[in-house]
Amino acid sequence: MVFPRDADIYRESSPASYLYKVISGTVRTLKTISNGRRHIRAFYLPGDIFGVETGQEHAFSAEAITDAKLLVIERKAVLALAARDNDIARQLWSLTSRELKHAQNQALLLILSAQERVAGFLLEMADRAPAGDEIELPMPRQDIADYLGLTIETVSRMMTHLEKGAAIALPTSRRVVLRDRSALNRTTAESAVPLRVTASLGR
Amino acid sequence: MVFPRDADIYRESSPASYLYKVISGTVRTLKTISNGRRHIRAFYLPGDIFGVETGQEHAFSAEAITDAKLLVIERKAVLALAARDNDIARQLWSLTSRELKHAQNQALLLILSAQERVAGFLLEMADRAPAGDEIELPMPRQDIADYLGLTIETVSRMMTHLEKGAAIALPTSRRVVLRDRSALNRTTAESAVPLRVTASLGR
DNA sequence: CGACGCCTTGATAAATGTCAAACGTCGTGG
DNA sequence: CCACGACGTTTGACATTTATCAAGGCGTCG
Repeated sequence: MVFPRDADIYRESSPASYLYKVISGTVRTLKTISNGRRHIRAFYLPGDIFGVETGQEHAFSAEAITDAKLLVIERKAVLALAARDNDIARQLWSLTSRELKHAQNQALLLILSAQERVAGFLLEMADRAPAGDEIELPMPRQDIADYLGLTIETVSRMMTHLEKGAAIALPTSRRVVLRDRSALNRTTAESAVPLRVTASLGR
Repeated sequence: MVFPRDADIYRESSPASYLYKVISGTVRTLKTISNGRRHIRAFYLPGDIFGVETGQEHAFSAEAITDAKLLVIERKAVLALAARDNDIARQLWSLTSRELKHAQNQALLLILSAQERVAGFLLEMADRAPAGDEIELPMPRQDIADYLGLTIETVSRMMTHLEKGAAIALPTSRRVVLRDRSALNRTTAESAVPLRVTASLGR
């Protein structure tokens, strides 16, 4: 199935009838909070599977960030298969485990400082992207902000900040080159002091 | 097995050899970040099972918050059972699903304001506690702070604030009575404005 | 009674959000 | 082909929230 940019794939609390595999494009899953705030749970890139739920209903919505081609499988059929085939069952379990790992990692990011969150996000995207140190961000800043629990302005400032600190380069706003992974890792793990110093010296 | 207050049950990146069920007491699972910061992932109360991992090693540590009596089961034995018995396998999957739901909920809490996080935490604890509207918090403020990604002072202030807004009562620092669940829910979902107004009028 | 641990409160600093404006890029129409 | 407009992004000034540092209160256990 093909979804155009910004199209709904499914909505929060609709019945979870299908599993989806991304063939091309990017998908976001999210929850909408009362005041129009959004919480983005995850981004799915080509090869990723999403739509695995803990209950009968979707706990969040899914939307296409770019035009996306998806492989759609009936959930019921997969569950029926799993009931007979242990191996399928184990694969389903492993999908849930992957989601769990991701959710735990997101929670970990969310207790860090703004700069640490952005650095962590870039490292995460780099690990998933094909090329080594150059990544193409398929999502707008607003999506990154809602994923990290920050505002779009703060995300933008931290990007600039990391660039000034020589940890990354930004050929365009959507393209990021990791220039110094250890600096990013340091940023993620420790306090922001080291990069700060570099940045202010560079001014 | 019995663990005294503050004892280690297992450490981060040790082999995950056992599953644990809480008989009595409370357990916390956590990760230590570089600067001595802690990230608490979850609290386990009597009846809860923990130690289910996504890999071969524990991704975080477990510690007894109070003296705790635990039922310990060899992981290998359970996995062997699961390989033959579909029902056991499904129960393991469902444990992972529960962890997933919890991690997603924690991530959701972490993007909210300090007051919303504390209100959400109290509602979560109330749902899990036996009695209806009165809860006994088994953990110190520091643990709540590390769970919510806040400082101990901010947690304390928000408690006081909720008390002044008549959403809760605090007979002692560890005992919380939910006086107005809808106010807490409103706090969690919407902006903090309504309670603010009440609180400042009450001064 | 005194000491200790935990919690609360206050004053101030730092980080992040908000509001506003400018910038750049890209696609469209003249 | 160039100009314009729309959109996403960056930057700046300022407001608000939360952290930090410091002190005081409270309860518990010796």
